[in-house]
Amino acid sequence: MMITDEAQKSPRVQRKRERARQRILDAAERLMRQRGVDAVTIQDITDAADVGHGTFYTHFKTKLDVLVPICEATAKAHTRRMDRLTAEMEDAAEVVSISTRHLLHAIEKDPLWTWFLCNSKLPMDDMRRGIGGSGARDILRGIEMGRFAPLAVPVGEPFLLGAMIGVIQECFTQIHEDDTVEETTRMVLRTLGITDDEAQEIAHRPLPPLPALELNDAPA
Amino acid sequence: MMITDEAQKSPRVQRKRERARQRILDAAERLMRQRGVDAVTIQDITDAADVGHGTFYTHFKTKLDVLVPICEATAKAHTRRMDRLTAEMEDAAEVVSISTRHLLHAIEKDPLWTWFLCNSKLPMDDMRRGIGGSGARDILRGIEMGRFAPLAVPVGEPFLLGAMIGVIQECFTQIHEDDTVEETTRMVLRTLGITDDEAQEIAHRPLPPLPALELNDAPA
DNA sequence: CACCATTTTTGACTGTAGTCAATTTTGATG
DNA sequence: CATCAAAATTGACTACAGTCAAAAATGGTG
Repeated sequence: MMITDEAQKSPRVQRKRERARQRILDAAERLMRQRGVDAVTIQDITDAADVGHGTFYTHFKTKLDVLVPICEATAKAHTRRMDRLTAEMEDAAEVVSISTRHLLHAIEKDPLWTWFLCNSKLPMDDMRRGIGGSGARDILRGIEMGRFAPLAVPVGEPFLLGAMIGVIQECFTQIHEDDTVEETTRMVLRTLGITDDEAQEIAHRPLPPLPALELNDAPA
Repeated sequence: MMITDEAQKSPRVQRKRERARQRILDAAERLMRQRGVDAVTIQDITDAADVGHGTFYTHFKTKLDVLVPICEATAKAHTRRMDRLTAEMEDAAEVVSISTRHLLHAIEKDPLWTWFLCNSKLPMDDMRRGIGGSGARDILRGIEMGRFAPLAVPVGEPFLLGAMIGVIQECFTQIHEDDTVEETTRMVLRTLGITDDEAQEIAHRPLPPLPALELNDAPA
């Protein structure tokens, strides 16, 4: 079977199907966090989710594909907390700095998230979903305000996304300097057209703590 | 068998082994360029190279691994030509700009090279080998000369490498704006601490043509 | 040359991803 | 409730990556 267009299908079938999908997602996340992604087979997942082997493929194309919604939920929850923290801030450079630093710290603390961003051979669009979406918005606002240098979005977005992933891949999978996150942030700000002196200063300001989780931060 | 330490082993055995390795490399490159990487199996390669299936694994760890030396040779040949072009140039920013632009154009024209940089789940070190090594040198020189802002190498290298790969992955695998290469170069220069106005100007100067291939540019 | 220790090659074997035709479930209709 | 067409589920099947014990090749030594 194909992965069906989840649009208007029928009332109950759809909900039952949705429950099975969720069981697969839960089983996959649990097993992958327990044993590591590579040690988990599709069979393991479908056994744990109590569905047939083939059913997996009616919901997801590949084993990696199942990580997209998992990491997307993680990213969304993180983004909501970040948005609460930066909502009142005026300076786009400060918003980008704080977002970048918290994002990198959060990714570093979550091995599954790190694994996804390092190993995924998925299309860029899935990567984007897996790293959270408010970065682009904050950057665009900064450009409109004249705080950042102009930037061709179709190039700038993959440039910065790729840069972050490069650092995560190289630095977060081995021992690394303590200031990796701040140095990365400094380079992001420079990429946006901030002078090095200012980028350096902004990236090293005290980092306000991430707001506590709220109920609706939970995965969708 | 393990992949043996290619160091001093014995005289003739080693040369014979080397010839087999080369046959595998040649067959792999030919088949992959013909049919695309995914459509080529290890069996195809070993059949074409006239060695046993298991022999492949005494030389290379995986199918992707075989692309490292292939792309490394391509990258090295390109780098030698670039070095000839930029040898006499004074301004580090101009060298980086011209190198970046020619490198991206060369990658875009070579589907196998592009594929490798987009799809490889290989360690960063192999990626570095596959994209050529003079970029880091030119950047360091520019920092020493005070032309570029300072940069933490363990962060800066994966940042810029990842950024390039991000652009290649997103832009070079679909239709894209004509100025993708120049916009990328502009962002690279900004990342190095050049102001946007200057980066913009440098990235859009007329691009001197790549020198012709010379004999010793050929793959090692 | 005959023998042997070491290195290299080899293809049968194993485990897993992904496919697909057959089966089951669903809910709409008479 | 019985029937049916459409949708969803399923696990047997195929093809490939990667392993490894056995076989072959090598070259040193008496």
